[in-house]
Amino acid sequence: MINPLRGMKDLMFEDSQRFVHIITTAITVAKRYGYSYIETPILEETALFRRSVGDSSDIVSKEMYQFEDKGGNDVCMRPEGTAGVVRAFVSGKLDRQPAKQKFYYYGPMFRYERPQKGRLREFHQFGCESFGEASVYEDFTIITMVGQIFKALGIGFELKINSLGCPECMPPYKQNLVSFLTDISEDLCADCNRRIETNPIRVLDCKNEQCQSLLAQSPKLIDELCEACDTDFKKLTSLLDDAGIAYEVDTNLVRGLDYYNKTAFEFVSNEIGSQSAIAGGGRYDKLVEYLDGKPTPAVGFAIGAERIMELVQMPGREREGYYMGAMVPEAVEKIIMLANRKRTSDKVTVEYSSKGFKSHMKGVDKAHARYAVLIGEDELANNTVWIKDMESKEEKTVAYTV
RNA sequence: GUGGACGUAGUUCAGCUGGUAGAGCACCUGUUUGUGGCACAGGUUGUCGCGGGUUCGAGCCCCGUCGUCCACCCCA
Repeated sequence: MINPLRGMKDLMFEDSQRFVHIITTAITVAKRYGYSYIETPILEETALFRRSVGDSSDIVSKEMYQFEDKGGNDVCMRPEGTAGVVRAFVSGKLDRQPAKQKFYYYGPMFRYERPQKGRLREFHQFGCESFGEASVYEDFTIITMVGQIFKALGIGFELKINSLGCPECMPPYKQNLVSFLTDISEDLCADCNRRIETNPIRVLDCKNEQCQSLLAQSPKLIDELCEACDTDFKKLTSLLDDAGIAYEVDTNLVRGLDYYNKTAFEFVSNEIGSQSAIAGGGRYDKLVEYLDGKPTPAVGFAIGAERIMELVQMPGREREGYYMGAMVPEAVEKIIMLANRKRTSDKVTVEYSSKGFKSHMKGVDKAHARYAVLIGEDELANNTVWIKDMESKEEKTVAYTV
């Protein structure tokens, strides 16, 4: 027996229904905000992710499904969605046009990690990317949208926000941080010491308790933002306050991908194990440029479908459509013809084998059909069908017209 | 990549100190040759993850391997 690869899953029945419900709900909300669908390839040049997600991230340095294709190209399966959308934005020369663009996407992403709860090697994200809008109003709007999607899905969450600054205020802050960290490096864990070199900002969200207690004294970017970033961040918080959206400023919130600046946010749930982030996003004003486009501000987010699968409250399932069956073999083909005709407008479950009344009724329940339609001896003789509405319990026998 | 737990029927699991494999649920049939969800009765299903070893004998012990889950790392 051949099973799916490690960290990859088949989705069916209840699970696939939940999945579809998540995606369709998110699409409905995104459309209300003016987003249109974009589909980009799963396979991209490896360079795309090196330049966008960043070499220093674990995603790129050790988690990519990377290989050489038959044409000798260095390619990899996308580990996240933003890079591809931005690439498409630039490839399509949309950066040369003044129009603002808003795209939503969903689909599989691939990271070669050790699977655990809420973390698969092939997982699915729904995301949105808004291009050309520099206003912090857009940051606020996009956070609101994510909140609405979760609300529509019946999922509770906490919102964490932070500002990552910009090329003006981040570098000097990073210097301050590095010198602070260097002073206390002896007491920091091995990982943090490595991060001081590779990506000092990441030290901030180290989970080691000792590190965290030492970091309480660390300089906070929030206190060292340049005027523009500071104004925007204060605006964002006041907008959230006015909208009645609860949030927590988490100065240690650092997005794992290199391309973020200014607003960073994360939606977390405490109901799903240690992988608590259910959505994440923020502003990435420099990424279009990094990928050879004209400077274009942008904001976006992604929701992890698998992370919220168990949290979603599914709408109650109501009886729907018809179940059709025959109780004498000669009536089977009549049933099939009837069903084909009815299927032009309704959901129909057909039982091909002739069987007893009782087992048909069980079939009706199993199919969760609203109406039972049966042909037995009498009906066959009279060219009629017997119909029962399973909810109202009403029954009738009606003429079957050819 | 590191650490821990676990792989027995479709599923959830039981199986004592090694002695020829069991329960609930599900499924099928019947009670009821035309009124479903309930009840009752009966029935089907296993290379006990895979490979090797110890033993007269292994689901149980040992080694390896694959897989699952959880945690770390990282992230949605």
